[in-house]
Amino acid sequence: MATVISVARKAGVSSATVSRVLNGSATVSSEMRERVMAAVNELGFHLNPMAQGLRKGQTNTVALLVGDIEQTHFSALTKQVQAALEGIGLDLLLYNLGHSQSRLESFLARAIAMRLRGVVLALSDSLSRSIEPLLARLEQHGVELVCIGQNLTRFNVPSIVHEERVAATRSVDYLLAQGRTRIAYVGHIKGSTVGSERYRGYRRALEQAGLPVHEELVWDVVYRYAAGRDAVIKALERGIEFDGLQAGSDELAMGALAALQERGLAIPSDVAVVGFGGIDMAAYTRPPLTTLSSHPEEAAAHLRRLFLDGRAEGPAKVTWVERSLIRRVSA
Amino acid sequence: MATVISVARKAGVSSATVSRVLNGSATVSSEMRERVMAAVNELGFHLNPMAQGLRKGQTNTVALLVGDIEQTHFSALTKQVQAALEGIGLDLLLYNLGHSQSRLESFLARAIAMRLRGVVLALSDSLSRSIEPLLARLEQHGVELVCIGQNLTRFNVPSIVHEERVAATRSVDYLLAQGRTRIAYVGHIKGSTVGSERYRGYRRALEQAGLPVHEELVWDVVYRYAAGRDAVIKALERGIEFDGLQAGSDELAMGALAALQERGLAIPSDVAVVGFGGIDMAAYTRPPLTTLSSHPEEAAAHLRRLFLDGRAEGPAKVTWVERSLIRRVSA
DNA sequence: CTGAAAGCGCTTACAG
DNA sequence: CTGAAAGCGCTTACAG
Repeated sequence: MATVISVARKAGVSSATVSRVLNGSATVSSEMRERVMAAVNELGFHLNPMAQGLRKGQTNTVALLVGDIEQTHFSALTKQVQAALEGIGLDLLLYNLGHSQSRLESFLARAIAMRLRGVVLALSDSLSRSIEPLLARLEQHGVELVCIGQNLTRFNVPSIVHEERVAATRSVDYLLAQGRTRIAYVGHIKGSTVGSERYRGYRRALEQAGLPVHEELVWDVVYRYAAGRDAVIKALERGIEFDGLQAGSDELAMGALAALQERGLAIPSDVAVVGFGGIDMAAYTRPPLTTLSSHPEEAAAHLRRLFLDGRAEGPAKVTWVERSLIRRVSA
Repeated sequence: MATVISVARKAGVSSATVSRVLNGSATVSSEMRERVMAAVNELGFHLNPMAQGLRKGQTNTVALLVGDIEQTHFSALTKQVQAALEGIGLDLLLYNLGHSQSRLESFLARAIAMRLRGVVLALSDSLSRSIEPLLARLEQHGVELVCIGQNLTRFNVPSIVHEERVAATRSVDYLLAQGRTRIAYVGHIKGSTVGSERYRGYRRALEQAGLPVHEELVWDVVYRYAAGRDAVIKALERGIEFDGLQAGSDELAMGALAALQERGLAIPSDVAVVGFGGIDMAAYTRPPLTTLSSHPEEAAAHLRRLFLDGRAEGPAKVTWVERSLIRRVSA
């Protein structure tokens, strides 16, 4: 295996010079540089990242701790994060947490010894106070922490989140602009930070339009396909009428869609439905679902900037991903 | 930051002894072991994997090169692979290749210097001969190579693949057992190794049942939702009759389903449809799609065994994942 | 069974 | 601008 020493020998220079050339140090004469590069190319040489990391006290590796990579939302995010980090020379270590706080903690405990460049949290679960000291230790040891998808600034972790409320307001505005007047909301409201933000956005749109919020049109349910179906069926059976439906997730929207169609209602002429999340699956319903896109590319771009600029000074900041597109997904 | 030296000092032993205890060497007295473990726990000590790797000449890291993590198939596989490797103490480095052969090559060139424990390829693209020398170099340098999803033994890479043909035969048998006699096949046949295997399985089932293969019932198309729709619409317009449909992918099956329903056919009474892949999305059609499960857990279990047993002697072997469940996906 | 010492492959003050 | 040398934190022959 080639080493800096073997490259140095071939180029007739010292290993220090090889290192300087390969690390782009300015203080190398062009003649040295050329000789070194010739040797590097001839040998197909690559620096050993472990030796480098040991010496520098830091790796070029970032760990991504993800809730469940099988969920579309997370796999899309993972893809963008990997690409963004690769673009600035960072490798990505992937851990699928599966909603286990103990696995999270045991990983964080190891992370310091691993001399990671950073740790990115992309979790849907709410975190207990008990990880605070672990996060603080990582911070102290120079591991850059970032959270995507929830605001963790209370743990002093810079966070990148969507402006859920603004997005929901715009989406309901879009339904209102179509002349819909009785717009229902189905989503997980109590017990979910993200969910209650979305619900507040819905309320705000109605209020701004001078419309009342009808309690019978607000259905607080869990984020599941079946819950969307059930909520709609129950409402129809109770004779509740509505001409628009804002769902807090695409799964809920798809369940609702199925229920409406089963009952012979036409989409979107009888009821217009908008989902939340922008999942591909939405393209496969008949008709294709309208949904709010999430923006993994933008989140990844923010992340890239955080790692480029190095550790932010002062207290952790929240970066909001603002743009929220309403789009008709089609296959 | 704690080191083996600091642990050794606290325990009143040499760093060699600390290392032996932490690596589970047998030749340590229980008294030494206890003293060391006490110090380790007190300090919350973890070995530095970079120093370890540099010294041992090998990391505990495996790279997974994946075609496109956003595809359900790959994200499910990634999840299982990560869990299986974590179970045997290996970390997972993730690279999303996005079907770029040049990115594959540049990664492989780096991989040797990284002293990776192994590289797992999970790609749908067919690979050109030009990577053969790169793969051979990795092999020589002790990087364990494994391919999941296609047979790469021609490049001397141990491979884990599904028995596509057997799966397709069983699936068509299942349709035949329901009394279906005119079973169509829609899939990507020419130009896809996996696809042509599936098609052959379909033919075999018909032949074994003493039924002819009608050419007008075989539709060679690309793997896209729209292609499934179009194939069915065209067949119906030409007056072609069929009571069963085996699709080469779930996307195709879902497109076909949509087309059949648009034309007023009842599923499954008029036409029974079976997909291929077992994607979750299948649960969201009305009615839920019947599909063949793929088995990422089994592939991951095979992978685990390969890394546990160390490099296989002799020429690369193919491991077949045989079991193929036909299941009704439901939400 | 245990320890002293060498060395894995780099980078970076330090000296010139 | 360049080189000699120390040292990052481990593991492992080697000696006892």
